[in-house]
Amino acid sequence: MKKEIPAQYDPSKVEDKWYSYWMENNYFHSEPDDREPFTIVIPPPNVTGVLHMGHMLNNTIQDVLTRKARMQGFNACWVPGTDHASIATEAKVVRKLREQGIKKSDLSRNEFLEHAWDWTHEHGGIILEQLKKLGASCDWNRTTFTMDEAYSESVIDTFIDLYNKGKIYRGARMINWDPAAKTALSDEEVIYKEVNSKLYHVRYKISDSDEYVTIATTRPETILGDTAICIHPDDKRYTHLHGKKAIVPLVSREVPIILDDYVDMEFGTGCLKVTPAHDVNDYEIGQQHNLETINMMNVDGTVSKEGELYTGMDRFEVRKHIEKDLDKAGNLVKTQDYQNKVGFSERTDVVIEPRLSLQWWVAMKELSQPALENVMNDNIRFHPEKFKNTYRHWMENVRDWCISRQLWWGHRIPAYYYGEGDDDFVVAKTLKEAVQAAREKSENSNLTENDLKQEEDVLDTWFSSWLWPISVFDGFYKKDEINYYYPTNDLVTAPEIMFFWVARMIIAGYEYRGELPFKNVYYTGIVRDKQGRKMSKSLGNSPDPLELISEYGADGVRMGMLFSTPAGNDLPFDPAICDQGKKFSNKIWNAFRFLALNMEEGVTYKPTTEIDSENLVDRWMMSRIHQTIKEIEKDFQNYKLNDALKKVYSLIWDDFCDWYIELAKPAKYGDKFDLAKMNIALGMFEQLMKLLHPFMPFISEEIWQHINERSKNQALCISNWPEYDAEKVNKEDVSLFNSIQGMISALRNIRSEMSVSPKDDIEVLIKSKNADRITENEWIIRKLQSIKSLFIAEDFEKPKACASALVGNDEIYVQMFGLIDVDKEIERIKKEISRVEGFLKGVNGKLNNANFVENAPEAVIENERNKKRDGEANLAKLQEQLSDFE
RNA sequence: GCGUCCUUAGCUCAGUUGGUUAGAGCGUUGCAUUGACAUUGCAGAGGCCACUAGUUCGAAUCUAGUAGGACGCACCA
Repeated sequence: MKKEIPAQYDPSKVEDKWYSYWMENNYFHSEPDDREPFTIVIPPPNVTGVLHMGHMLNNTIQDVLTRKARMQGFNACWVPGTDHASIATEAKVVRKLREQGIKKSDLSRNEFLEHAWDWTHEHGGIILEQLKKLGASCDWNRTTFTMDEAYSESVIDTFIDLYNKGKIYRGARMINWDPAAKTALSDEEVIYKEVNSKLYHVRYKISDSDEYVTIATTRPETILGDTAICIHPDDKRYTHLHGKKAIVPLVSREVPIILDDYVDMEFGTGCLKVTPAHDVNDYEIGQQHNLETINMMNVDGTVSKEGELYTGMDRFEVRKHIEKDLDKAGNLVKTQDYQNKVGFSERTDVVIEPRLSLQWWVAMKELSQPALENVMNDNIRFHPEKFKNTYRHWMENVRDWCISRQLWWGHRIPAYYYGEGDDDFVVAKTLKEAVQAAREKSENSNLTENDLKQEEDVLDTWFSSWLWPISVFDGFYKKDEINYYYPTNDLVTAPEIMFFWVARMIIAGYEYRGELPFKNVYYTGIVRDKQGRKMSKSLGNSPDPLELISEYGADGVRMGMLFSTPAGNDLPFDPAICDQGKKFSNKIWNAFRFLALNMEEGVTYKPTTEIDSENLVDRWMMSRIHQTIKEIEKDFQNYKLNDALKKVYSLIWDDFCDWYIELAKPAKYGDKFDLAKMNIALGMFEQLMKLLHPFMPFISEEIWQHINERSKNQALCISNWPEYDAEKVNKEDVSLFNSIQGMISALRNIRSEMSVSPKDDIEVLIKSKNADRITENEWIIRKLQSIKSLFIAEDFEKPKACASALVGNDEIYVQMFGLIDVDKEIERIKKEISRVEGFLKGVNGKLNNANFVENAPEAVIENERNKKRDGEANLAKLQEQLSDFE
């Protein structure tokens, strides 16, 4: 590495190299040992999914936490894996088969599953390979899939266990039906969206009368399933209809007019049509009034035989037709535009239909008690805390969980039917056990395996994911690993799946481990585009993560994302923010390049943290490093990773590059770099790379390896995290250096305003109470400014007609050999005077206020007095300076 | 409808228990630069802290209300 070190950092040449190196050395693998564990389980992405920006953000955060913990000496274990994602994957497979001209209905269950497994093997895990590009330091030996054999066994055993405990039951209820996937959904899988629809006013003839009643509906097709008209018992307008009957239009069915105070007299006409089979509320009314239930819709959303008309036609087609037909028949009074909320399937995005159906349920009330309590009392901490409210609200009103899905891809429910009755089934792990149980339950000892039919339904995906923190360690069957790694430390996930997943993992954790599954939950925000829209495939507004990585480097993308995402806040993502990360990488690279170019062939360098105690700059830089270590530890504890990164960024760019390296440069260009100085600079650099590593693992490893090529050899990713040492922080040094920085800044300012070139030598006078210490360090000023003469003293008579500045209580004067622009200087001083006057006005206002002086704490008053004293002193100095020019 | 949270510079956000004339990054403007880095350096401009009323000696910060926004829950056909 001599002069050929390029001035541009090229991540593509570096990142794959180090990732392979880490993998070859097995640095990410964890086995239980006597260290304290630090465990994170990945939110398993859909096995056939593709990496999107949400994953990028989420996994970057997990990697930062894992890498830092690993360096801190914890036995870090980040478990990766994928989810079989029952409905989403099945939908994809069905679509793909359809493209090949194969209908799902033409296949047997096993044939279909073969296709699904083929698809899984083909596409499964692509997403995990993509995570490696990002730098994710997962323990890949532990990669788990929710349909792995052992995992599946734990799902089935859990089902059986909960069934035996009476927590799982089978029952007929109104459920959310997805006509595209042809399956039931849980309440959480329904998304309500505001849509523009129509309100149809339809009149029903009263039997044996010429009168009509008018109802309003948004779903006129359900008229086919009407079995009553309902009015409020107290509604004076309809008293005369009590006990009468009405005729359902088109199908001409006579239905009763019933009374129920469920009806809102204010809404519409105050008349409600009742369709017990296709609406949650109507179902309840139907139950109370013993109404007939007409199931007028097939599983695919077409009208069934029972609908009598439009049989086989799709529900939305029917809506169009029935509008015309009602109009023709004289039953359509009017239609009006209407906005209402309609439920859509979370996965297939089709309008769900409420449907009466026999499904499997988990009774949630009791199970969720410990999960509620332990979040509310902060045993499990949510970051940000505001999500506790949302969580509590859901948990306090938790409803039973519909866990059966009419799909094939997933864990098949271990229930076996031996008869036609709703109760003629047993739950058992194997067919053999089922036979035994069925014989006992049916008291029919002649039953054989051939008489039993296994439940066709599979389990909701989340019924397997809720065991994730336990089952990835095979925790139901082997205790050594689970007892070591569980409870895990942090869970990083999106608030969207708080109910689907987080809440249920907590429930399962208390039910099966008797304790919390994780100590902290970090909720990330939603990644949005510049216009604030959620990034999604359908909108096509999501950049391809891999392209981003190839453009900016994984480090650049990681930094860009982390830089602008406080916990729980949405991330309005503009790829341009990754450019900042790329620039930062290049800045770091060039800082290293500068040192490297000054390192000599054949010399052995030994990076050290033993600084030159005589050198203020060394002491200051070391203080800054340790101040930062302390500060970012606090940020990490509060999960404010962006704040931590910003501090490291500023430490490297502002403190190290702009000041430390500038001051470490040899006196003259071309001079040799002092060996001891180089070793200290490299030692500082090492510390910085350690602090940077969790955020930007590749470039930090690259530089670390370059530095250590000349000395020891150990990977940065498993080196030790710098420990905060209060003795390394010298506040006096920091403050002295800060005031020297202020003086240099003031001189730059004067040059800038007076248009004096940085190369022109200037004559500088500094008046300071700290003159001794500044004099000791005057080389700093001389190094960063072109100085003709420098005079520093506690007091002196100020020279006439020169540019001046105040730095704290110190005064700086610059003699400018007539270069000085008098008008500009006067203007500058006047501006400064008016600023100080305004400042003093505020301070005096307070001090002259008797109420303030009587009520405010002494420290606050004292502070104001100091401000007044300093302000007045400064004002006097400024006025003196001004008087020189007038 | 109920609940929770939010509103600070052009953009994205900090701002501890109320106590400097409210900060940062990006962007923007000006100047500079053969020397690690134009992927750079230096400097400047830019704010009625959404609005209104209170509490207080003192409010970006506390209280109430108004407006706008986000999320969660429940929904009237």
